[in-house]
Amino acid sequence: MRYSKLFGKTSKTVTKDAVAVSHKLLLQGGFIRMLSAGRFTLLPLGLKVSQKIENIIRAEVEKTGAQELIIPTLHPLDLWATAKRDKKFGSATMKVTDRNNSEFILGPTGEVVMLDLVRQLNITYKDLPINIYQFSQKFRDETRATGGLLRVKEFLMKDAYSFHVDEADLMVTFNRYKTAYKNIAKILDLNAIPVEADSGAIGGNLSYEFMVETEAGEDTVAKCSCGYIANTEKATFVLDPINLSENIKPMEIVSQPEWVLSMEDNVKHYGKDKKYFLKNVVYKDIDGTIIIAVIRGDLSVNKSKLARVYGAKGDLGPATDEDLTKLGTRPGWVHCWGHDAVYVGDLSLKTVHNFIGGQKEKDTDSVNVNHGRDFTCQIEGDIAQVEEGFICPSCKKQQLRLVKAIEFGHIFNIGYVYSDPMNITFVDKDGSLKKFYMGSYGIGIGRALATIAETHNDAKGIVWPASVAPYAVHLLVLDLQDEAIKSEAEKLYQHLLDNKVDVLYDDRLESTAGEKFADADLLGIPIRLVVSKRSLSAGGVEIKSRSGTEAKIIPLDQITDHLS
RNA sequence: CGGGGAUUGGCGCAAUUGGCUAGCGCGCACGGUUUGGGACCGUGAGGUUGCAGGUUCGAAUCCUGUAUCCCCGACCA
Repeated sequence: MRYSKLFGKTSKTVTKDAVAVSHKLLLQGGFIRMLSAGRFTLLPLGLKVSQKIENIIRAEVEKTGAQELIIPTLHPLDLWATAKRDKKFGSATMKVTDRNNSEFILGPTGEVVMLDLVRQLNITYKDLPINIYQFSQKFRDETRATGGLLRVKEFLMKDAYSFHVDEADLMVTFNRYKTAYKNIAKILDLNAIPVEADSGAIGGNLSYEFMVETEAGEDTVAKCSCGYIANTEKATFVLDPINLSENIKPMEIVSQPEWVLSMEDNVKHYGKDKKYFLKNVVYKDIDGTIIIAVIRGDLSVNKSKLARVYGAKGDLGPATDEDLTKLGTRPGWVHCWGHDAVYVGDLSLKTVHNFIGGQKEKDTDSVNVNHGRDFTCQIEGDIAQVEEGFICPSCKKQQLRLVKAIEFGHIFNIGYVYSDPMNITFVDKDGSLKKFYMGSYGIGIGRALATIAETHNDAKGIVWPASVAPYAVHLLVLDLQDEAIKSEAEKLYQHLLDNKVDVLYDDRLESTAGEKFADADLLGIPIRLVVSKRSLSAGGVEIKSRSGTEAKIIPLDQITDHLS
């Protein structure tokens, strides 16, 4: 490719809106352009990288036995309703209607349509397992797109789905994908660590996210030097008893000034640490159910963990003051018992005797409140947010560290989450109908691309791994006013093309040497060749790797030997 | 969706106690001098100041509304 003909230019300046390094560099290098928030054009250079990533993923995914196909982008809303997943994705789904006013959603993920497809093919146990995948554009109306390609509203995703007789059969495929994802990450030169995660809107009970540690990451994972690592949406920690040796005292209602509302107020009023207080946090499910999460005062509620323990039907939202009024209470006055709501208690309630709080009115409060005696919750489980320095649940000794990471891929053991409500079955050995046991596996291509750029760059630009670089070789020619040099460069370019070298040829007439070098560094192609007066008089062409500092001269007729 | 900020040629910015023909740099086009790390000189093109309405002799500047974008929090490949 001749640079002079390449559609898309580099630029020296970049919008101040670009904060992430990958966003800046991809814009500057002419890889991407933004159309609107979270919607990006891949320019020819960006598309080249994207396609290389796509082909790497395709090759590795095929090794799991998966077959590629493609389903439509628009999914009938009714079909999603049968899976009872239409509400799970909630406001992230984009809806469109056709001329008959039929409603469709722009596919945010493919489980429902894939399952419907499997139904049409009249599957029996002999056909299982089934392992199918596609590359397709996904639409998610994210509330906040950010970081350039790191989180967008429209993106190319490799999504794979597998169908099994049972969980044991799924695990075989699941583990193959785990291996495939590790291999993909390795080829892309990404240090992606499988991390236990929350399954979120996709559903299911076991899932692994492949996390790449970087400051630009939007996820936080808790890790321990013993090897334990988990998304904070899932991470647990050791809960030490606080004062269980203390005798349980009779509960009392005491008077308390009206201004004591928040945890800080309580600490100030009673002069005791936050951990001796009860904290109530009120949430609302999409069906309007009010959930009161009860937790030890020094801990916070993790919404994902709460949603899982409670079995939420959709996104949990914060309760409004209006909701509290309906319960007959107000902010700061919520009781640990007695309200018409579902109480979900954290395990930390069992670590303290004689809690302060639990009941609060205008000028009274309760003290010596004990879980089990004075109140219990309908549902109890681990809903606490892990914090930096908490003790690792695995080795039970060391402190957890919290680090930022990008979710590069995600594999889900989703079981019957979709096949159950949709009632989609196969004929088993004994002639009975059984529901499919499912898995699903996703990688966002654009995010992978941005993650590579985010982790492979220096002060001058991107340093692409050879596996995904838009071109293998960047050929620069200087001193173009000299016809002899020009013709040597043209000859070399043609020679490289003839030898099937994937080469970008900077043949620009007016550009200065500095400009060409700067652009080459910015674009980050692994090998740079320079043909110039200096190189020719030194006996050939100069070769330098993007990541190295040393350049050397190679005779022109030996160049292809150095490129293999 | 809550809180904060922004919107002026392709890009980065300036000009607001309301006042001249909206200015600068980059980039772009043309001519010339250059040619190993984003060179220089000259000439030139390019803007109904996000949009709609209002106040005023006069609006980029003030008021009202609205759209879009970014950042910080609650969500995901």
